[in-house]
Amino acid sequence: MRQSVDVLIKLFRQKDLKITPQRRVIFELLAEDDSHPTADKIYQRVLSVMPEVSRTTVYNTLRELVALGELTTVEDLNESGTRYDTNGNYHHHLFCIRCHALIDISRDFAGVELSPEETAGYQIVKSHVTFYGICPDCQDS
Amino acid sequence: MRQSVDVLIKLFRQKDLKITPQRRVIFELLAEDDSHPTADKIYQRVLSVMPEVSRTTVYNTLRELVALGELTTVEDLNESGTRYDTNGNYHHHLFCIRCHALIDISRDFAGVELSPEETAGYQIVKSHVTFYGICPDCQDS
DNA sequence: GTCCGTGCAAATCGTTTGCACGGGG
DNA sequence: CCCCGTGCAAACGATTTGCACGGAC
Repeated sequence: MRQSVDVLIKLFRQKDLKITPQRRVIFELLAEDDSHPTADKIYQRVLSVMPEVSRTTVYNTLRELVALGELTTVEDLNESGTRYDTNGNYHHHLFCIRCHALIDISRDFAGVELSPEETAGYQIVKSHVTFYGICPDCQDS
Repeated sequence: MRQSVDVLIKLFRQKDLKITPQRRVIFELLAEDDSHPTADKIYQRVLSVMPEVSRTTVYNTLRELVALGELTTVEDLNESGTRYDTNGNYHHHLFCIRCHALIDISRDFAGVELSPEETAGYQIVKSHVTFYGICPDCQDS
């Protein structure tokens, strides 16, 4: 994840948001997860550490983290269930069309630009590339 | 849309799928719509022509068209409500982050390729570029 | 002591499914 | 005349919301 647990805690305190045991666990799990999990996957992982947690709390905390810019929702997949991106740096994606694994591609692509005629008057903000493929595991089976 | 109404009707007949008045209306609306509408938008448009139609029928027909490859679901947006793409040719997208207008970019981008080291063993199938921007209308307001 | 966060249950939204009836082939 | 397609209502999965209670500060 972009930020360590300590930094997230400091940020929450700074914004007058409270640090609860539930939030601490969620922060810890996110810090070591780069698999772009769904809210429910995160909930399941929290459950295995803290069995009394509520789904609502997980959703609330994820929403809070997105609002603070510490987490982003993955935009380039059409899956059921939003996946969260813990990588705060600008990057692209490589997606397995079989098992839905998703990994980051952290570099720029030259030439991905529109000429003035192509923009149709749009003021371009950013661009994003998604590669679709079949991961090594899925090629075997 | 990729196919004219006549071609879709012929295709449905060929697959032993029946041509009903409802389906005919849906075909006609799609043939002249390149706005990447949602199922509900299409339903509303069908309603204005044929007020007794059911939402289910619209969903069923759209699903059928996707199965036949005559329609694709837009994959690079994270919106509530799947949007449908009537453009059958390979293309990219330019999306207005304010009003969610979506237009097609029908050309290739050189250099959008991964080196063997970057693919992590994935067998690449295709790639898509999405541009995010602000459309002329939204720049004014 | 104050709120904010929690956690339940219920609501919501887009979509799918079960099923009886009617119309297209 | 046989089925498939229709259309209602109910089921569904992901997420949000309302609300009372308890814990972080």
